[in-house]
Amino acid sequence: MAWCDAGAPDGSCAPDPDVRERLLRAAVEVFDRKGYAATSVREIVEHARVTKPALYYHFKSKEGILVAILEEGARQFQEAIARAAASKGTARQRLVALCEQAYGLFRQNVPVVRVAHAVYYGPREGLPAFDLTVFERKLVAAIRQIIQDGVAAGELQPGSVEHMSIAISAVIAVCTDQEISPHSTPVGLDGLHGVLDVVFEGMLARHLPGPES
Amino acid sequence: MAWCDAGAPDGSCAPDPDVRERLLRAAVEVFDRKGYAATSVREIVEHARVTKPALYYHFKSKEGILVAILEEGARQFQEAIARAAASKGTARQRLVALCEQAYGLFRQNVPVVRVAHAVYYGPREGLPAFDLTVFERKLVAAIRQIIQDGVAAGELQPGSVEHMSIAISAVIAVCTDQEISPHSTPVGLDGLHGVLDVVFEGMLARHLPGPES
DNA sequence: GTCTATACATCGATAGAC
DNA sequence: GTCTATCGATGTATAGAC
Repeated sequence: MAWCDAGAPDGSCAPDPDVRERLLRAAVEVFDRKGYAATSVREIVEHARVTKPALYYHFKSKEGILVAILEEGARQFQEAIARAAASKGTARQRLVALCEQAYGLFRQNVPVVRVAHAVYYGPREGLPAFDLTVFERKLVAAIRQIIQDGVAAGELQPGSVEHMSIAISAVIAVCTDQEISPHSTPVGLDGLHGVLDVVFEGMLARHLPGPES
Repeated sequence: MAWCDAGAPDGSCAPDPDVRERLLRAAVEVFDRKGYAATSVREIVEHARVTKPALYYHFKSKEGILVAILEEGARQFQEAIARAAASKGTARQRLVALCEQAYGLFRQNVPVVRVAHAVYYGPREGLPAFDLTVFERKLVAAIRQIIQDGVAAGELQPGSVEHMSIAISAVIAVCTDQEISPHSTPVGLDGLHGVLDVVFEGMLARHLPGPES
């Protein structure tokens, strides 16, 4: 009756290396859709077409599978940040590249990002045994480093490194938030570039010397 | 034995208009701390020093008390937005005032904002019967109106109304997020002003004609 | 309006066979 | 490694007295 009977002539279930992967995918899908606390282990295992003890074997608890999801997400995220931090060009080009990397990665992993977001801004009690601050810290550190380089090169305004860092991370955050919210319309890559242009060049009209003065 | 015995000579419990208010405060506190789904009705009523049927009398369910919290929050939020939208001055002054209003209101109601945030970005299934988009819609509409006025007056750059709107709401969002996150350090009013300065004036250094050219 | 007591479902996690 | 069967705790919500 179990799904694995089909491939086993003797009717036995050979160890399935796929079970862990299916459990992870199913957990992300259900955590994203219903929220971690509202998700029951029964839903996860049914969606993954395995039984309950299989989950408790591969991960030791319901929290264990959440931590595994966050760890994999953090790994990919840090790789993307490191790639972007090593880019070359002007500070503006490098910051745009960093934002593109982060935004692109988020768009390709919306369900995982939603789960991580819910945990990051979620309840202070019942938190998983996982350091959630890596995301924010690595990203802000990379942004600040590029900005400091740009200030040193005379490309960016001096004296506002901290405020500029916050402005750049604000752009990434607003694009991400709109992407993962079920209520908003996505900003898109063009929108990201447009908003970054605003932040780099400012909102105020330049009062060039003209005939109408 | 019940708390109300103290004020009732005959030992009876007079109808207590305070019960509803205590239930609301307690629910906000526990929803914020543990998350809506992970909160049990028992915890709320214990914290409010009432019994379970009292909650089901004043609100009809666990979801009912969440909706009541969100409705009260939306009411205060819309009042603050309307106040700021009616302000006078340059577009920059009015946008700064709007951001101050929103940020100030959030800072004074961090627990409620955290609950609303968790619901807004929370699971798509099991949503309360409440239109969460009012927050975003009213705020963005107010921002866009001020920006359009500023463009018409020649104060702001033409052609990027949408991107400028996103940039301003990004500043509000990043300040709010840092305020409600248990992991970040608050931006503060000075920080808000600094980031807004960056967005209005741009990050790029102005290359004024100088002796070193 | 507020209480005590409880119905009834579902939860996370495990025991023990294979 | 994966199964069936089940434990004990806890969940929301209500019935009925006062």
